Amino acid sequence: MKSNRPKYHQIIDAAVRVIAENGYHGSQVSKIAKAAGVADGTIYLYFKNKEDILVTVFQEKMGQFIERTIDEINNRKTAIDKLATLIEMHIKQLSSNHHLAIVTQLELRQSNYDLRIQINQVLKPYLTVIDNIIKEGMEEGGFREDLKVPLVRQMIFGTVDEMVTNWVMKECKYDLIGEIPLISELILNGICQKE
Amino acid sequence: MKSNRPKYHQIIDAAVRVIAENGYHGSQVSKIAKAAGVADGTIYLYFKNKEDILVTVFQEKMGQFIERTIDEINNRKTAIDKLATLIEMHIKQLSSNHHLAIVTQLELRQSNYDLRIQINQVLKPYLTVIDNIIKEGMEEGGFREDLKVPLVRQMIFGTVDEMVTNWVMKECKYDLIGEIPLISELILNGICQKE
Amino acid sequence: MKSNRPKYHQIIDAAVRVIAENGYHGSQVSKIAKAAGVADGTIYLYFKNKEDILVTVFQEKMGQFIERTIDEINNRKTAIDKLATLIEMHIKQLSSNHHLAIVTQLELRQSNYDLRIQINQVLKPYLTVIDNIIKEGMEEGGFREDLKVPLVRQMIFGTVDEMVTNWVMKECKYDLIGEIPLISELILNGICQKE
Amino acid sequence: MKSNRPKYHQIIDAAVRVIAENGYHGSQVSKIAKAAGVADGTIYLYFKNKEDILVTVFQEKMGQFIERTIDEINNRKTAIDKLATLIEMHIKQLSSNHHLAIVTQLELRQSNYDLRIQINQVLKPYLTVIDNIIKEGMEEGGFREDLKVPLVRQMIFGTVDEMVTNWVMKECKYDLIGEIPLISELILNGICQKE
DNA sequence: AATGAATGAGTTTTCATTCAT
DNA sequence: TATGAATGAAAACTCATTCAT
Repeated sequence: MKSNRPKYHQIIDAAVRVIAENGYHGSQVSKIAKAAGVADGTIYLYFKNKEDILVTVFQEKMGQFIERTIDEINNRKTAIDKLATLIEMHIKQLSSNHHLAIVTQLELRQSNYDLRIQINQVLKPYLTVIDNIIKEGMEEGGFREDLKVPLVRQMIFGTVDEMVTNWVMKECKYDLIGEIPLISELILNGICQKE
Repeated sequence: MKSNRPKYHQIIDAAVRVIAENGYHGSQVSKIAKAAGVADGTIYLYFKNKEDILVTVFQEKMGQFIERTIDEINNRKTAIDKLATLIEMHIKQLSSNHHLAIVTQLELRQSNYDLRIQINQVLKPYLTVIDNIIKEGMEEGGFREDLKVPLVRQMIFGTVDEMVTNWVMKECKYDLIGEIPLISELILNGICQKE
Repeated sequence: MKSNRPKYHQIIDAAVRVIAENGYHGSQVSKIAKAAGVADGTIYLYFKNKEDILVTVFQEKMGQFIERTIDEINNRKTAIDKLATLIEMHIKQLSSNHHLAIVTQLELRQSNYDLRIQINQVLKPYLTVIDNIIKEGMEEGGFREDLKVPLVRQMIFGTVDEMVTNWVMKECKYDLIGEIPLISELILNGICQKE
Repeated sequence: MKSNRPKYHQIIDAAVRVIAENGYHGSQVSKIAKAAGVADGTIYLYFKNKEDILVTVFQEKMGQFIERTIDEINNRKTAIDKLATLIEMHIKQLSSNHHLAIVTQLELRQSNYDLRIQINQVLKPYLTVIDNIIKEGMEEGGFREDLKVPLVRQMIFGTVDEMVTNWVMKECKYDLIGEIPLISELILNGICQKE
């Protein structure tokens, strides 16, 4: 299996670094190969083509991202706690890895339509996690009962995503982690039962 | 002034059409020229380069977009009404022009970093409009007093933008306009004073 | 129409020269472009791709070849005269243009299957000319009446083609034109009525 | 001696199969290795390089081809019989092995100039056999006395070769063996004494 | 102002060959 | 002997931009 061999991860990590530093269009395959310390042709032993590198980068990194988020969420009892945890994890994980944040928020979105479709596939499980929290919250009674799940999910994801993107475009110059409580509160306010 | 000559708008409108139909990477200058009924070289009498066409497309179209939004907002009294109107206008204007929606939500985002920066410049006045509504709402007392303006603005814009993008990626197959009241309510819930 | 513009023929003639001198695989598009005195990209204004250059070279040159042959044949009365003229024209035309002979006898045959099919299409009218002479000869009574046309045509073409190829592979060092009478006689002997 | 080891013939036979099925340019070394059931690197223990495989294929197969032809010819008395036998053997041997026919008539000719030169070396003994039959025939009196040996040999080889090539290009769809008597007669007519 | 033919820089990908195991 | 992962050179083609008319 290819993903067990060390060069596989060498290449993926090099790709994240190179794309973050040079932008999507400035990241020639030869540049990634050099950064990974392999020959140009070696790339093609592990990846079908250049686009495949990008999809795989997203799959691998997003996979870990989602896994860690789920692990953390499972330790929480209420939907409110879970949602707050998801928001916190989302922001913390991207805050702690500037390169990855640049790639996911800016560079990967410059890809063509087909690649975007594939990226959305990878994202789907994450969106499902959000959906489930919303449903749970409505059942528990912590959230309002009249929520339309897809709309709320789009609000949650759209808000957090926009905030991370803004932060990246401002060159990560301010502290995003400190704003997590405010962001959580803002989102939760819109969907929690008013007592 | 260039924008008075007829070919200027011919080219811009052709660009929107061509990009919506062929995607960002399938929109060669020669294709836009052909669609506009002018020679390739003529493009360069009106625009500095290809990027300039794209920025201008966004400026012109977004300019109208913002203008119409402001006009409509000025007829409203309270910040709550104004914000609801902004959300409504945002969705209605993009809902009624699929080509433009495809270009703004999908294709233009595939551009390089520099173009994205310029696009953000164009968006700034719109974001300022949102900021002002928020401030007004806090002063009036309609909104909570402890809001952090940039955060709230990012929530509002992020939510609406995400919803339009989702709609476009689902090929505009469902009715987004019908969801405006729910979206407004969701957003306003998070920021209004609880009585 | 592309074939009226001067660069079209510049490129075709350069291609013949370059291929004859460097061989099929040594003839990069950039080399042909340089020899033609045009930019690499210009090639693609006139030809769909590299293979298209080769097919066109063959079409243009073979077209003239066949035309001249037919013109000359039309001045002869009997099938025997016509066939002798065809053999003479075939050898004379290739003998007088070493570059073209190298390309048709050696280099063009190194092409892939698809190109070979196309080349055969171009050759078809020539083979038909031969077929018609054979039929005429049988009707006139100059040739034996029991000839199988395709077989005889393959003998004629195979013999002449092999002789030109041998001559090219020996680097055109001996006089092929001087052997025309012997070649003609050899071929005619096999197919003429014995008195 | 390399040719005693089993993998040597495995590789050669695999090469014929792979080239016949995939064409000259579709026959990568790795594909031949796989078909032969050996590792890529193993190929280079038996052959200097890719070209060497091809030359060897031709040498081995043509060697057998010529050997069998000579064996058969030795059983004939007159030059006329010998020539008829050679023509018959040539066509029968290629007719009975489509893969080999495809390789010798089509694919191997797509090779570069150097390989073609080497292939001609391999063919030389065969051409000498033809030459000797012609000389014998002239001495015996069966053939005309004024024949120019190289010319006649080129006619014989050119004719038969062209016929086999035509048959292969028509995908071996008609019966070539049935035409052997006609072909022989056609050729012999041109060179035999007229009584 | 308008044209459109010409330019040429720039990049992904393939595949014969090597060599450490 | 045999392996097969790794190498890296090499080339067709696109398309934004120019400039002579």
